[in-house]
Amino acid sequence: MENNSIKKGRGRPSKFDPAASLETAMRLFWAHGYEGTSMADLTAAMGINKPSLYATFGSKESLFEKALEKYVSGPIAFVAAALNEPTAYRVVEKLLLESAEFLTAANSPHSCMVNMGALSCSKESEQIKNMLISRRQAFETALTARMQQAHDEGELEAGTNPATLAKYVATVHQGMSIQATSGASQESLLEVARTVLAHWPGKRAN
Amino acid sequence: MENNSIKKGRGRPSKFDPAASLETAMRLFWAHGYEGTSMADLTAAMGINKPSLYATFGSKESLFEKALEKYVSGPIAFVAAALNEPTAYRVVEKLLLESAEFLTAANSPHSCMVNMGALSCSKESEQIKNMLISRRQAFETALTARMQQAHDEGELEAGTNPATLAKYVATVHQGMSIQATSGASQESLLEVARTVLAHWPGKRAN
DNA sequence: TTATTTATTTACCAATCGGTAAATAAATAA
DNA sequence: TTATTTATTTACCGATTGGTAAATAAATAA
Repeated sequence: MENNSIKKGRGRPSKFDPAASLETAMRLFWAHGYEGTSMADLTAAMGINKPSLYATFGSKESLFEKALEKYVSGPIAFVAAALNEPTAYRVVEKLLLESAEFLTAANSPHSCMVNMGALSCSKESEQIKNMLISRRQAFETALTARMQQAHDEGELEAGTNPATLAKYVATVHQGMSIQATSGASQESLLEVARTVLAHWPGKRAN
Repeated sequence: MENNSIKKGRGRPSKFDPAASLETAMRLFWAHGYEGTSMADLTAAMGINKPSLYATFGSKESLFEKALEKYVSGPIAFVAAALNEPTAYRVVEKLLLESAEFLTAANSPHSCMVNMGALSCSKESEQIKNMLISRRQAFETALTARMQQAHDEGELEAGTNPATLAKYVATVHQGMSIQATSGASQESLLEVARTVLAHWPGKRAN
């Protein structure tokens, strides 16, 4: 598609592509977080003026929300998809190995928008912070359910607590985000992931 | 000491205690990070005016630096101290169990200033971000050396890479900070720590 | 008492924050 | 051509950012 001329609207045509602008916003928020990215940064990167941005996306908060939605269903869609792997081991394998690659990919911020978008922030941004906390908790809840299922199917060693196992994996996953932001190499993060897998308390494959 | 009247100086006496103000700054930065804490927040919490703060601490950056120094040598002194434990297992045991308690202690921010002080921030604060990255890397380097020593002393299973093991532990440690900020309970973080210890690749005690 | 020293308070600085009113430009409908 | 619709640009809003100049208050030294 060249431009967003659907139905060749009535008034003056848009000069910019909202989808491309949202992509730009996603990458800026991804790299610098909510408070670390200003509306001026955003409009400058998009090549548009502030009124255009506000007319299309409403506010900084709603722009972040839409950028987050795009991020979750795009770059890190593999995270939710990992839950569909046939065994608990495979779930964690896919989650951690692909995360190691994702977090250190060339041409992408070495960061995770969900984990780092608003960790420590001013009181004014607590709503955004809580929104990201909810996202992380929702994933951990889903991961717990997946571990519970594996437990019920006899995949895990006796005495393994599914909720603890899920929180342990989520903790490593979040720690890997900090490692990537701090400059850790892809190979070193892959080795961290392999360390988790090497001590896996249950069946390895299926 | 009642006040900072050393040598009962010449001019008008100070109305505030710089040590107490630094404590206040440490706790605010600890809770809200570098960019999440404004100079106005700081002076309000200290009960003083901005010129007094600038006269005593120079700039926001240098105040953060001094607050960080106090934080490292005070609340989280146990982290460096853990390296002195007699075995690698004990080192990690102390590090992770005490961190779980520290990160969820009552009357303290459920956060870690070194890990979260400036994770994703604007370009203007990159110097602070890099300062914290250096702190984390210095600890990981020391932890690697400690694991190497344990390896040389035959404590670790054959095939265990000391650097990988140290990065794995550091990753879990950093992940626990995000968990705590997100509301994880003390018991759940202790269980994460115990999960790491339960799969420890080497001798358990000494 | 007077001068000097130091720390205070008050008032302000330019720059930036998120956000918007008003004017203008470019399209279609009549 | 003229009216209407929509998106643009320009210019601005009050609040806040980190930081400071100038005036004032409280102590000691002379």
